[in-house]
Amino acid sequence: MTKKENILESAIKLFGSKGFEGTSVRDIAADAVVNVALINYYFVSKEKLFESVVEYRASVLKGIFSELFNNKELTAIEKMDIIIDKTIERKFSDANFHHLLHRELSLGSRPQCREAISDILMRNLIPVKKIIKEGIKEGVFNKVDIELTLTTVVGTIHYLLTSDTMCRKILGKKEGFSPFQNKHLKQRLGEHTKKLMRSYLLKK
Amino acid sequence: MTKKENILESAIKLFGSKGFEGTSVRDIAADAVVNVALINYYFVSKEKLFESVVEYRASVLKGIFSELFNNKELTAIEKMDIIIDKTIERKFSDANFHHLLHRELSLGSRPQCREAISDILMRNLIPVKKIIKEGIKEGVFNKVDIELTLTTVVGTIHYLLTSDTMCRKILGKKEGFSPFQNKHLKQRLGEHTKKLMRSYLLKK
DNA sequence: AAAATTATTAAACATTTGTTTAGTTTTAAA
DNA sequence: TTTAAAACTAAACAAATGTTTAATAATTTT
Repeated sequence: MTKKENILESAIKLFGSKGFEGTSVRDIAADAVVNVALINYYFVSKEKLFESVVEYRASVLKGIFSELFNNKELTAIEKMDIIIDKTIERKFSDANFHHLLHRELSLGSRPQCREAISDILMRNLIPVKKIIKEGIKEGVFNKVDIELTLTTVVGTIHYLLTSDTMCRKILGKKEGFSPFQNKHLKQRLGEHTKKLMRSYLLKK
Repeated sequence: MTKKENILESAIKLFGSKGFEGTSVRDIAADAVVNVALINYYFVSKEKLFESVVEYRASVLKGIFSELFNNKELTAIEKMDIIIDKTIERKFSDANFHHLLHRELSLGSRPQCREAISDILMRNLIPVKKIIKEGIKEGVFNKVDIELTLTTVVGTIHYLLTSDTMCRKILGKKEGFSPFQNKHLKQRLGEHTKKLMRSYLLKK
């Protein structure tokens, strides 16, 4: 890893856990084991570093569902299952970055950054929207509120993983329970969400 | 309103929209039109002010569902309807404060504050949990995953209202659309969530 | 090998930060 | 009306902030 990449990784880690304003460039420099001035040398400013961080990681999140939409061998509900599994997988493996995105989204500052982030998140929601719409058109899905149904899917997954503390309290677990490392929770969340969607989308 | 209350109101407003670290005590003093030193005079420190803010508003959020649980005249699903309506009502009328709570929850800093916040949020979730559990015991609800079902309810509502920008994008609305002022959206969200819960909870 | 470009650094910069001090004004009690 | 407490203030404090400078080291190009 180059020093530039070290800075980006440390920035994700710290912005994710302490927030943008809660993280100083010196914190990042210390974590990445580089000189403070190097951050401005490579990224111009703290704010531009943040944008670079989002861009850097956003490419990984890019279009994992777009190919799914064109797949003709899977039924609509099977596609939903895959979407749910992948969404959960992504949240569990990259929780810090998702916290960062949603926290920034809920802030009134840096509007152009909010715009960029919501675009990134929407890239994954648009194919889901299309899949539900297609399911309805084909007659296999009920005529649900499409936009709010996808909100339910991603909202359920997101809310449970807002924080370790909250997750533990919701589930009634002890201090030692670590949601993000817990495979059983991942499966439980998947089962719930899939069952919920089958019950709501599929005609009886 | 006393100056002390002015400070609290300005603090909620600014902490809510710009975050804890993103708001300076001078910002708050300016907004409340008081001298900066008065904040430390009344609240000792910025951090204690934050705790006071949470405490101050938390009392309003207190136990609106606890009496509902003991109500014998309503069916389980009617109780769910009320919970959904009240949850939506609360989020719409006090979005800023909810942003503040959830943002702080997703941060790694101030663990004792996270603990307090998750306790506040749980106060409203525990009766919901009990209501679902009772519905199952009575045989009118399916044997669902109780904890994750309540996560779905609150997660759906919460996710849609993460930010104006994101909400507009999800719903495919134009720039002028203001989610938090929109009565129609409130009703639409209520209808969706209630239908979803009926479909998932009630036996066919 | 010399020159030129890129990477890296320590130190200093001006602001902004939360907080304190020491004093003044206002209010309430005696 | 004097006294004591509470409310309020301007100014100063040290520490931390993001950023720049000016110099040096390393690498690449010629």
